[in-house]
Amino acid sequence: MKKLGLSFYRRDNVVQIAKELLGKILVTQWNGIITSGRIVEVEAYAGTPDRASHAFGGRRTARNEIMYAKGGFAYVYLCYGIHYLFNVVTHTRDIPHAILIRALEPLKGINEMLKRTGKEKPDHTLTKGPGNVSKALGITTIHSGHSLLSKELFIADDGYKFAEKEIFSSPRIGVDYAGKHARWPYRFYIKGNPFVSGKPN
DNA sequence: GAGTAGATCCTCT
DNA sequence: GAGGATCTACTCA
Repeated sequence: MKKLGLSFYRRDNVVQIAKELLGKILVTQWNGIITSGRIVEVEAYAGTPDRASHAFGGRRTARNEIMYAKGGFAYVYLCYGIHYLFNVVTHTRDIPHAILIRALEPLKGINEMLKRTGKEKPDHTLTKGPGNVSKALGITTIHSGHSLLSKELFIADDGYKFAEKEIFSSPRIGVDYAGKHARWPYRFYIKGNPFVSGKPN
């Protein structure tokens, strides 16, 4: 299992990177407690031309500043006052590309995830949907701007790959306000995986 | 099974 | 002062 390096994040094709993240392993290690899961659902946010992105039209605020940094950092923000959403920043300085991690298949630290989410036993809702992913892995806005090359937070490759035919795409979720951009097929997921959000697929 | 409302708070206008 | 890259529980059927 090897940690993904800067060369993975600092490429220009955010959609391609999003697809490649499927099957990789997201790991957090806060205070020595490891939790991890295999990525099965992602969404790409393609910078300033993308109306669904926080960086649309070059909007640059204290909250999304990290999106304009070089690839390889985490962008975390609070949504609906309740849920933390975890994104991977890609590409280079001043190009605000990001990839939202929407679902994982839990691997390590499942007991800890249960504790964090207040659930009794593991089921397919544990890391289904971006709000639950952050909750199970203990990610909050204090981790926004954190390096993805650190030992507390990183993405690893254990050699596992989903077959091309298992990977499906669709419009992104919850971005209807974005007009025609809302229909861009920038969501990628593993067909039939129980942790993928939305209706059974 | 499908549809809907409520939670809840930070960020930007 | 409004609204959001969501989730859950509850209703009705």
